[in-house]
Formats: sequence, structure tokens, C-alpha cells
Amino acid sequence: MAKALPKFDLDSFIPYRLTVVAERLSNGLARHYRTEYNISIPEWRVLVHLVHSGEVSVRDIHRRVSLDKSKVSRAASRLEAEGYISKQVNGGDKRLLQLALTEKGRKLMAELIPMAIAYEKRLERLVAKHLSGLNAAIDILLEEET
Amino acid sequence: MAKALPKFDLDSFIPYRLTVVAERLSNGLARHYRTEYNISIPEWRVLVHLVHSGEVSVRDIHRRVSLDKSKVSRAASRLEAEGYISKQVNGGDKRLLQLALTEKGRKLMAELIPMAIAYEKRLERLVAKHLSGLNAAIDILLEEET
DNA sequence: AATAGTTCGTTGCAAATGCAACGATGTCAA
DNA sequence: TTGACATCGTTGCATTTGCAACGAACTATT
Repeated sequence: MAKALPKFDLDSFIPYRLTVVAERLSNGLARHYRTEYNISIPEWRVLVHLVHSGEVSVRDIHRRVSLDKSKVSRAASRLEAEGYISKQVNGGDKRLLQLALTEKGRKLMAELIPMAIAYEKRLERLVAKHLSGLNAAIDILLEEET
Repeated sequence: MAKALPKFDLDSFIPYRLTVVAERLSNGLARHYRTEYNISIPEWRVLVHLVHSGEVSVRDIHRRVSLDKSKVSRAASRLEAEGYISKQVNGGDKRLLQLALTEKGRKLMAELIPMAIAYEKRLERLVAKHLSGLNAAIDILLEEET
């Protein structure tokens, strides 16, 4: 006879639930700008960061938007190849890059951002009643190390 | 002159926030059972599903646990190679497999599940005040198609 | 019984990922 | 100045991923 294992329900397990819901939402949004603009999620994050941040290094982005620096580097290369951003070495510290949106990149974001905002508004309407609880919980979990 | 782009803050963007927090929590937990037992997240999900589900096909797990069927298939192969689960063809419908925990697998889960429960309790304590809002919001987002 | 269509699990493959190593550059102390 | 050490962005590489295609097995219609 096998001894009984502790009861455990994956469906109510917070890490699992968060992963599944995050995948759904990210894919839902990514579908929009992936199929129409051929932009991946790492690329999207880099672009977003550049919108309001002037000239910025790979390291800045890496720290700021939760992306491995190799991801940032590769995303930046693709974006530069597409003409959405410019890359140049910093005058002061030559190890650093200065990434910035090009005009083409700015035009792209002028389309993508409203789309993202609309998506977000829709989500917020959906969870309206529990939005503050959701955000408070996420904030707590994000502060917690590990 | 560049025209101003719409204001957009990634840090308050729900899909982004959920992705980051989900990654943190999953990695936090996975570190435990990856380094000590060499079990990946897909493997973990398969195992969990088998605990309370008797004999089950790849398709069942795929649908139940939000894993691509190729992921389930590969996870199952690894778990079988390690001796944690058994695989055999269903007598009735020979396309289907019957996956089941072995005794070794059951012993493994007798250690992993309490660890997961402890982790979850800790998370629940952290967000205690906002737990119901968090769960309600996730439920809503999960129901929503896309 | 034969055919067409569906579903099962596996596999091939291109792309993405995580991580460590690397060269180049910068910092700091002796 | 020199040398040891840290940091920047890139790259190499093994692993994982997502997706489509596949053979095998089942179903349904004729």
C-alpha cells in the first residue's frame, strides 16, 4: 500500500497561477505587435524604455526592465538592423553604448503605445474591483527578495 | 521636432508586472527542487498532476496543466528515464499512454509537496491582506479568452 | 471493407534562452 | 606608470522552446 501523499492543488498554487496568467496576457498582447510589426517582447521592452529615457546604455535597460543583458544586446541589434534605434559609443565612457529611438522608431511607438494602453485599459476594466488588491500583492511580491 | 509620444509606464503595465513577478516566484521555487532533485518546472507540473490523478495520458496533462504537448512528452520521457513515472500504452485506445507515479516518484513527491506548501504558505502570509483580491483578479483574467 | 478525416504522442528544426567567457575599457591603489 | 581588478556589451554554446509534420491508431461514412 502506498502511503498517502500530502494534498496539493496546482490550480490554487500562486506561482503557477501567476505564470499561466502572465503567459496568456503577454501572448495576447504580443500577438498584436508581433504579427503586425514583427516585434518581440524583449524588443518591445527595450523600445518602451527608450521612449522616455533619452540615451541609455544596455546595462540601464537590463536593470530597469528585467531583461538579461544578452537579451538586451540582441534585441538592440535587431532593432538597429530594422532602423528603429541608433547605437553609438558613449563619448565619456567608451564601454557604454548610447541607445536612442530613431524617427522611425518613434513612429512605431506612436502606434504601439496606444495599442498597449487600450489593452491595459481593458484589463483594468475587467479586474476593476480587485485591481488595487492585485497591484498591492504584486508590489509586495516584487519587493521580496526571491 | 519630434512630436510627443503618449505617456506609457512599463512598471505599472499589468502584463509586464505579472510576468516579472511570476518569473521571480517560479525561479525561487524551482531553485529548490532543481538544485536538489534536478527537476524542471515542466517535470514538476507533470508530477503534481500525477499525484492525485491516477493513470493519465499526455493529452490530459497538456490540457490540465497548461503545457504544450511536446513539453509534456519530453518531461515524461525524462521522468521515466529517472524512474519517477511509468509509461504504458492504454489497453483500450492504443494511441493513449497511461502515465503513473512509481514508488520512487511517490517518495520524491512526498518531499517536494511539503516544500511547495511551505513556500506557498510563506507567499500567502506575505500578501495576506490582498490575497483574496489577487486571487479574484487572476481568476477573472484566466477566464477571459486572450 | 475501404476510404477520408481525426487524434494520439513523438520528433525535427529553427529560434530563443540562460549563462559563462571574452576583449575592450575604465578605476584604483601602490 | 604599472598592475590588479571591475564593468561594459558581445558572443559561443548547450539547452529549452514553440510549432509543424509525422506515423500510428481510432472513428465515421459509404
